[in-house]
Amino acid sequence: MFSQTVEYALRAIVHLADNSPNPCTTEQIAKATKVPQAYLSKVLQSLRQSNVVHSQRGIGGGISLIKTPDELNLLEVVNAVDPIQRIKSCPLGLKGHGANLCPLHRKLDEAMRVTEHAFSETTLAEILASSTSSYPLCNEPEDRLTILGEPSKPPVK
Amino acid sequence: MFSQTVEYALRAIVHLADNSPNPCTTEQIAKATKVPQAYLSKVLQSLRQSNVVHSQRGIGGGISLIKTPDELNLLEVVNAVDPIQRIKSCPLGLKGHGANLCPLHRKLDEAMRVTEHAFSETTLAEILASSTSSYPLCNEPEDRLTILGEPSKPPVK
DNA sequence: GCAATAATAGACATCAATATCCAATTATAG
DNA sequence: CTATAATTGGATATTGATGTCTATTATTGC
Repeated sequence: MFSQTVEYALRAIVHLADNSPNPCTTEQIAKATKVPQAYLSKVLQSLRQSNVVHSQRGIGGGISLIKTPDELNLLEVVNAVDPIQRIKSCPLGLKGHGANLCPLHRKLDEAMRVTEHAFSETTLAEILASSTSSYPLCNEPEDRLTILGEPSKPPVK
Repeated sequence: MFSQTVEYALRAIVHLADNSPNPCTTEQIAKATKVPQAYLSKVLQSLRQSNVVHSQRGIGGGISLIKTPDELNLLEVVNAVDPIQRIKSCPLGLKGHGANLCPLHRKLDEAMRVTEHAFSETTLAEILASSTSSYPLCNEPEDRLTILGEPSKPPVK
């Protein structure tokens, strides 16, 4: 129901939120989220063009969130890469309908409206704070520390 | 959020439900629903293979619903052509997660669950009976009679 | 049996999503 | 100023969704 691109974008944003406000390199995000790096860079470009993330070139650079995790919701991320297209007028182009949707398209649009609303009400902070036995993107709590600390590759400066 | 194929399948089924229990030819459905006829025939094949519709070749044949409109729900139609894929295990393949989804994927799956439920609770009869100013697939009430009666092409037999 | 009707099957075409690769550009550290 | 780190942009490949075309098969009426 959601595109691969949406899945990738959300994974990347979760990782960024987890490290917020520090930047992460595309390579690091790709590894942590298991997304093809070259494709991820395209997805991140979309997120940058939509002002969801900020990018900084050169040593010590990378991608970082523009908002804080508690100000950023899932809908902003989804709409940046693969917007939820609400049905605004009759898809058959029937003049008699116009903005007045028939029962079928009202049902379809309603499903999208509900999804849109659920996403808009969920912040990244909530995702990170959810108490569950699984931590986002990480296998074990130890993994999380490993990724966060990056012990095998200490941060420059 | 939903594929073109789902849209086409639902349009066709609404038209069939409207004429139920009489059969409709692919050509007639294509015209009434504004779906490319050759592609529609593929979509209808999927619906037949999933036992949503019955097909009959030859003169007087066509496509007809297997269930009555009040026994058929939207989910059966959607799943026949483009199944809603619920997230059953961690998309990253993290062993520590397994069937225990992380907060991100639980949110995504929850959105799909809600959509799935809404569709499973809506029958075709309800779609046809919904009181709204727009009738499904038709421009005006007159159009509906035109399509139903097919005055320009009286039914064989 | 023959002709007309209508679905079926398969091959083929087109387009957008997904994915990869590489050169160019920008920024930083020293 | 130079080497390095990192994003950016463009070209290209691959795949699946969408769409078209033609021949075949099944059914009915004559």
